Amino acid sequence: MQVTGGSQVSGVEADEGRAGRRGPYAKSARRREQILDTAIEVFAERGVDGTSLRAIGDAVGTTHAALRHYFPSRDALLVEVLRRREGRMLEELEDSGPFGSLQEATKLNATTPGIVALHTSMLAAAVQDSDGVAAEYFTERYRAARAALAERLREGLTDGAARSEQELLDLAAVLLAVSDGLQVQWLMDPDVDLVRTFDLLARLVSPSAGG
Amino acid sequence: MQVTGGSQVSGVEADEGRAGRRGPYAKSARRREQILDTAIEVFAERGVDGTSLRAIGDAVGTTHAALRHYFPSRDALLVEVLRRREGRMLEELEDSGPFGSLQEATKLNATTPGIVALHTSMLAAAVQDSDGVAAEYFTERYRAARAALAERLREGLTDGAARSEQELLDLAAVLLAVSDGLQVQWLMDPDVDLVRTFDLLARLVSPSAGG
DNA sequence: GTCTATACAGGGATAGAC
DNA sequence: GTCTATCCCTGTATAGAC
Repeated sequence: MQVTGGSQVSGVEADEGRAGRRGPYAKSARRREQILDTAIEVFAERGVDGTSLRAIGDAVGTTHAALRHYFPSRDALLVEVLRRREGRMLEELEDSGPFGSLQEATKLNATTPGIVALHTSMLAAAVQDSDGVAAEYFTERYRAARAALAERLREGLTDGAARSEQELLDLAAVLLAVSDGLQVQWLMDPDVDLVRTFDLLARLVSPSAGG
Repeated sequence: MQVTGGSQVSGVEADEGRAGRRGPYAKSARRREQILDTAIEVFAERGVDGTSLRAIGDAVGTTHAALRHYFPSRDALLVEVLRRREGRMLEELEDSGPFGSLQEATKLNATTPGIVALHTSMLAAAVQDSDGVAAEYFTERYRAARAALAERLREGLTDGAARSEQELLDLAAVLLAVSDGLQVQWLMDPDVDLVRTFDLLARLVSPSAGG
């Protein structure tokens, strides 16, 4: 899944913020953007495994060592791609209820398998090294996404059934898990239908009004 | 998640079957078993990333190249570890309804983060290379698991509500997705409670009797 | 500050000797 | 069938030129 509600400003995003300004960091920030854009292209063409620092460096027209002046590690660079993509996705998605937007986001991701591959790959990195950048990113993202989703569920589920704050959070965790999991299952087997299955889930949660 | 119902016999398992026999392949099969056992130990100690072919080779007392006479690739070896683990898990889990057993399996996995890491890592490999051994394994496993779970759901959900075969399959996909996803979220944030959340899900699916 | 050149340790895969 | 020696690739790190 690629939906979150938090809009934390990390050090990195603060750098990006300088891109529009004048001053000593403007050029650097622009270069950073260029590297990220190129990385996205490279790994859309050659897959996650094919996106080595050397491959990105070649595409940008520089060396792999130069990249490390902008990103401390390969994981940091790829996580930044993910973070960026997530931001863009948020803009495209307008509120249509918690289920609708999650469903849309899931569908959108599914049409770009490269992103799902990157997501899964970084998730694996996060699980393996709980201190790394990837773990930091996902931990924060899941937490923010659960909170935001729970909030929208509280507003969206107006069928009268009283739900505790804990239940809403748990439900949010379930929805995120389903979004992640279904994308992968769908990639492996097209018989898994994202829309249909999300609809089923929506009906389970809110028997009267789905959405 | 680590539950399936299918018990397909791959070429590899056929080899394992020879382990107990006499004949030219007996020694080879025993060696295979030894390698797998050692691999499990190594990666329990050193994590997925630390489990290189060289590390396994050292632990076994041979070279990394020698391992390739028993497994065509590192992924193939690790997938075999996963397959093995899954089989053992099936033995430990007795039928306690679809929700109960999934919940138990999920909890069991969560107590051994190494397996979850391996699972996630191989899943990433599967998504990145749809022709590789990992993809083959997960595709078949998900398919079998959905079918088996749907079957148990049909028997377990006796609340009178009529459910189509498609709905049962979709529900199974949801449960597997939740199992996978919650494990990861729990690793990232212990506030996510596997048992509590599964209970919530069980109540949603079957409002009267949770299974 | 930005970058090139280079070195390093480690990875998986492979060819060919026994 | 078994295993040694080797190949090419990876991410990371450092030194020093502009």
